[in-house]
This record gives sequence, C-alpha cells and structure tokens, in this order.
Amino acid sequence: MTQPLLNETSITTASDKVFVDMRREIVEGSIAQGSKISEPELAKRYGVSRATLREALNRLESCYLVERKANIGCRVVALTAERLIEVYQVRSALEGLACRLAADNMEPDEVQGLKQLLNQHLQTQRVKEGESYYQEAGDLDFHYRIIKGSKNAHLIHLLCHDLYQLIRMYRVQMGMVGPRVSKAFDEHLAIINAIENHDGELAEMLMKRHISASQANIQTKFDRYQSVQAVQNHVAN
Amino acid sequence: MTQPLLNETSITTASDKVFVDMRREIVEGSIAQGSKISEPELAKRYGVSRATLREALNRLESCYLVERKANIGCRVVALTAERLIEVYQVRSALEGLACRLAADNMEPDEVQGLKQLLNQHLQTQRVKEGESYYQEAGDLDFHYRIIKGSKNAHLIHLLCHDLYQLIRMYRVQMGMVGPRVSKAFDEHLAIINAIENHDGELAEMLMKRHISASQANIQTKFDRYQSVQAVQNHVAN
DNA sequence: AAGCCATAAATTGTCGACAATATAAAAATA
DNA sequence: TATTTTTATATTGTCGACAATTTATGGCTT
Repeated sequence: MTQPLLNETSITTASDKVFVDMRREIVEGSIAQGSKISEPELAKRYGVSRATLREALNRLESCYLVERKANIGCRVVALTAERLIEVYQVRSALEGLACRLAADNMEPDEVQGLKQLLNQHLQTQRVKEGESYYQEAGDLDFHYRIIKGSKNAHLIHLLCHDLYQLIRMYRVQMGMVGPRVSKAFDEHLAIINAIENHDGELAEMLMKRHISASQANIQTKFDRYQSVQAVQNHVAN
Repeated sequence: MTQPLLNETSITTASDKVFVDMRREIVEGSIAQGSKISEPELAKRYGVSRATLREALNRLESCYLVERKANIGCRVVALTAERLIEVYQVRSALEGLACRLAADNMEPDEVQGLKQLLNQHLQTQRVKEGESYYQEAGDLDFHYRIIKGSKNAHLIHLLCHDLYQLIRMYRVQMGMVGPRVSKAFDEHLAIINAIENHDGELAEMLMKRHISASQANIQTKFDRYQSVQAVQNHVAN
C-alpha cells in the first residue's frame, strides 16, 4: 500500500482496477512520462477490452496524468519545469485556503490526531534518518488531514482526487528524499499551532511558505535531473 | 452562441457534440438539477450509442456537472447552498491567484483590450439598463481574459474548463440580473488599474472581494429561491 | 535526391449485444 | 398488516466488430 489514504473509492469495477494500476505506473514512471498510449496494446496488457481501458483513460485525464486529443490519442503528461511551477502555484493557493478553513473547522480531536501524527514521525527512527518512503507518506498524510479538516468537499475533491497524483508524480520521479525532512517538521509544527489557535490567516501563510519551500526543493532536483538528461542526450547523439 | 468564449475545443467527434449539448441543457436547467440520468433514454434522445453518451458523461463529471457512482448511475449535480459556498471559496482563491499573476504577466496590449472591453460595455445602452445576457457575457469575458492573462495553463484549464460551467449554472438558474451591474463595473475598473500598475497583491485582493460580493449576491437570490421552493412543496403536499 | 501524391496499415471513434449488478414487484412468512 | 425473501425487470459495465480518421509506406514527378 503505497498510497493508502488517497484510495477513498473502493475498487469495484474492472476499469477502477485498470485506473488505479495505470495511475500507479504513471506516477512511478513505469509508464514513461510523455509516452504515447496505445489503446490496443494497453488493453491487451491489462486483459480488458478497449472500452474498459478508455474509461480508465478518461479518469486519468481528469486527474491530469494523461492528455487526450480527438482522433489522435492519449499521451502521458510530460514533467516540465513550467508545469511544475504552474501546478505548485495552484497547489499553494488551494492548500493555503484549505489550511485557513481548517483553522476554523477542524475538530479538537482532529487537531490532537494531527499532533500525535507529528510526534509519531518525530520519534520514528526512520524519519530521523531521512528515509524516503516514510517521509513521503508522512508528509502526504499531514497535508491530507488538513485538507480534510477544511470540510470543503469541493476543495477536498480538487486536491485529493484531481491534483495530488500529479504532485506525487513529480516528487516520486524526482526522487524526493532527505535534507528537507527536519525543516519540514518544524514547518508542520508551526502550522499545527496556528490551526490550534484558530489563526486562519497565519495558518494559510505558513502553509503557502511550506509549499513554496517544497517547490524550491523539487525545482533544484529538477534542474539537476534535466542537466543529466541533457548530458545523456548529448552522449546518445 | 451563449458561451462563445468557453468553447475553446472545436467540436469534432460525436461525443463532443453530446457533451456540449448536455452541458448547455444542464447549465440552463433543461435537464433538472439533481435528476437521475438514464443512459438508454439519453442515448436515444441524442441519437447516439451508449458508449458515446458515456464518453460525454465522463467529461461532464470532470467539470462537476454530474456525479457518478459505480453500478448505480449518473445524477445531475444538486445546487445546494453549501456547495455554492464551497465552490466560491475555491473560485476566490483561484481567481485571486490568476489576477495576481495577470498583474505580472499580461501584455500591455492585453490590458488595453481589457480597458476597451470595459468602456465598450459602459457605453452599451443595454448594460446600463441592466439587461441580463450582456451583463453575464461581459462579466464572463472580463474574468476569462484575466484568467488567460495569468499565463498559467493549469490554472486556466482548472477555471475555464473545469469550474466555470458549474458557476454559470448557479448564476443562470438563480436568474442573475441587474442591480449589481454598476457596482461590478466599478470593481472591474479598480482591478484593471491594479493590473496595469503591476500591483499583483492589490489586484488579488480586489478580485477576491469582487468575487465575494458576487457570492453574497447569488446567495441572496438562492435563499429567496429556496423559500419559493419550500412554499411550492408545501402547496403541493 | 527531395518533395508531393496515392495507397496501405494502424489507431481511434462508434455501435449493438451480452453479462453483472441494482432496483422494482410479487410472493411468502411472522 | 408489516416485514422479509424471492422473483422479475431495468440499468450499468464490458465486450468484440465495424466505420472514420490518422499515420506510415511506396511510387511518382520535378
């Protein structure tokens, strides 16, 4: 279970399964970014009909993981620097809002749960060592709970259902690990305090900063990643 | 052409046409809010197969006009007061962002065009008389141009493709007309000035206020609408 | 040899039919 | 009569095949 919290919808139908499987493969890079998707090929690979596969593709499109053009086909989204900036600008605005609303709408026990989560991760040795998986999961969980705490169903859907997998895709494929862990914890703590004090304005500001810092961190990785790519291309030619 | 500016995608395929048609009918209320959608019935009505209709339904779902449940079916979204608040909270955050970005990224000629648009509408007699259609179209056009001016493709998609039809649906079905027209123009003017001065912070704030005022206006209509509904229900029983 | 046009192959869009699930109606039980 | 169980109906999910469009191939002209 790599992303237990984001699978709110139980998998009942066949296209559900294909959707979830493809989503994971795209986010993790098994299906390469920017690559064209052949309906017949993928349908055969997942052992379903084209109709079922297309249903899954539609849903992947609505969470921005593939792009579709009429009569031409489907392509996995390309991870560009421009798009990273664009998505994080949107994320910052939306999660800022979520955090402000959470300061008003979170129940005391939810806030307590959030504090416990933070302590839990602080005390976990693995986090101190900056291990990637737990950091990722913990961070996601933290953000996820605050978003839910906004009690705004539309916002929750927008962030958790539509946008988060794309963000995850950047994080996973850029290999986000390490040095920001401790800093992120301090930032998380400050955000929780603001929420607990029902200071929505401060909570919003802190969350926006937190996300900006995260963006800057990814951007660095991305630039490195791109120069590696450039070198590889140069060697290949 | 009720919404010439929001049909960025040319209608090539059959499901495109069904999507656009159904979207209009849902927004205008010909297909009632909250009503269940029967695939066989609608497919027959539009003269297409169920597969084609389902393609359209998927796209309607991704712009929040219908809701789908596995093995149960599709329902037109219900216009509740809660959802109105939720959607406008999101809209405010996103268009606020768009406006801030526009202050940095709009070209001088785009700003000029925006000013001309405003003058044009001020001088149009119909607007002064508070006629509904032009007010709606003009307001939409204004917001649309600023969003585009942000130059953030993801944000543009989110607002113009995913969210705007739902907002329009509230406005249309609440019968938004009249008294806010002149006030809205002053607000629009102030926003343009802020953008022209590259004052993103102010532009964002003004846009958020403008949208809040719009929300309050709709909310009033909505409360009235709901009490009418309640009386009707009471009489019917 | 380069570019253009016609043809062939492959891919996407659309259809009608069948299977699985959910809803409605009828029968049975308490 | 009210409630549960069973049966029947209707709706959604899935499939394979055909039509329309795009892309690739091969031949022709300059």
